[in-house]
Amino acid sequence: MPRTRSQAAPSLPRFRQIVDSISHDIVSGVLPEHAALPSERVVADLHGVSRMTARRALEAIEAEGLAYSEDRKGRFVSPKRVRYDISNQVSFAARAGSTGADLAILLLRKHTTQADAKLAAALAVSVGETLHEYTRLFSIDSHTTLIETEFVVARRCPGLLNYDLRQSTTLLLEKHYGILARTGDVVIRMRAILPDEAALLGLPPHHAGIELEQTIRDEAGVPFCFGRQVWRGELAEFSAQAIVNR
Amino acid sequence: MPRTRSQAAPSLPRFRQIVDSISHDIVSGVLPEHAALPSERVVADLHGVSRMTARRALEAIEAEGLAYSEDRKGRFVSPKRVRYDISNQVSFAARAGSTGADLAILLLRKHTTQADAKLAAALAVSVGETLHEYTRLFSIDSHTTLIETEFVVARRCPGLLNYDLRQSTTLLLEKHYGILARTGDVVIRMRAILPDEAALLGLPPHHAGIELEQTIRDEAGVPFCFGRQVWRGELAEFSAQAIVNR
DNA sequence: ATTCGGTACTGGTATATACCAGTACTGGCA
DNA sequence: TGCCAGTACTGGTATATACCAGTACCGAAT
Repeated sequence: MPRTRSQAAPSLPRFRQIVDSISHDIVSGVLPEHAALPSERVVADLHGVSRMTARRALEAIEAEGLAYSEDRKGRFVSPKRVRYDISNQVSFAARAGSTGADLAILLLRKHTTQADAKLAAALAVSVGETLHEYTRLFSIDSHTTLIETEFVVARRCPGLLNYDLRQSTTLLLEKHYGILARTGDVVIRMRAILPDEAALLGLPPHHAGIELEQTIRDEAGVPFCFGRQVWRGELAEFSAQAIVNR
Repeated sequence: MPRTRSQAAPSLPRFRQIVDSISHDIVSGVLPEHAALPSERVVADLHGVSRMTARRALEAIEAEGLAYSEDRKGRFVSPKRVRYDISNQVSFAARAGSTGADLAILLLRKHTTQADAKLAAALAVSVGETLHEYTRLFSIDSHTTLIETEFVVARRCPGLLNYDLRQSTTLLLEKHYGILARTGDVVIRMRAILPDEAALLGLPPHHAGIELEQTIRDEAGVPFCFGRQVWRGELAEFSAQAIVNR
């Protein structure tokens, strides 16, 4: 009988056992939100495995969304997920202020540009149409959570970029230009966080995240805004109300 | 000439360069859908790195959704994403048949059970209420794509489990019990694929995927079905029509 | 023709080691 | 007081190696 793995542990890999052990501490609350997980070297010593194996375990916990890492600082327990209601997209920034969630918006870039083929199609304008483009970084409870880039048809809101963009632009468009968001087409997909996005979100690259694209239309059904959000996938969930059209 | 990182590549990690190289072959179409990627050992030789480094690169490509792996068979180029319209949830199985997409449904489990607290809340019934439960595996174009478990209030559809469940149960409920799906509450989140789910989906464990939970209500707004789907995240995207209620 | 076993592949797990590059703190010097 | 160097941490990258466990295929024996 070679290599008796014996009775107790029939096969479960070592690193899996470590994952289970630490996961248990997280879900049971022994390790509260944002608490530091033991480091790779500590886990290795504690469980008598090599650092690479400890690392595999910690990476798995990360991949499962139970923890996040900060480069060369450590790994920490993920906070509860934020729920983003895509049926109520408009008021995301607006509502956050009222619900007491600590939302901070950082403006990364703003400029006017011209619609390429994809944007032109989404916004039902000609290629080359002038658009306002701005990219913002959203932090919830002082944790960077998503990057959003929006493209707005400039013709309908001249001077938009002169306003303070660290607020709900939907409200801005309503207040100053009388444009009311009425319907939206939303697409959600899982994809990898690109290196530059990862840097902004404070993540190691090659991690999976959520991409959310939305086209926002006014009361006449005319699209005026196309946005793309990249979320840290473990920090959010998305809810929608579906009405079956038969 | 020893290990010249030289001018061109100032710092970009080796495995990152390999990722870029292979990614390029995928997006440019040199490697078509479902084509086999070079194996870990081949990549290692080709790029003159150790197998572990080659592995890191291939895992990164996988994490980015460009490829999927099959245990001990190899890694393969991911096919185009399937779009799942959550506003049209009902007809998923029904529509697939008509759109020519090759959809296969495998029944994994079926039994009647009792509502726990969470299910009772979702379905607006008492704890202990009898429910029909069944789990099905969906394959699209002969690739396992999602696992779905649904809970249906048994009182409203006695004998449901006796029908062939390898079809749209929404249509089944409509035809035999007169229950019409009218609205649904949907939640989408990214989370890790659990080991047993991974086995069913033919994936290595600890990978991120998409969980979609939905409560389906009839014309009176009464919930009758709660479902949970676990998707291979790189194979799907989810679309919704949002109507802003102000 | 079918079965069975070998073999050459695949990825999965695991060790031990090394160095790099940031972070966070501490203690001393100006 | 304020800066700065040192140090002890953290994770990130990378090598070399070993063995395990499935898969796929081919060829020989039945």
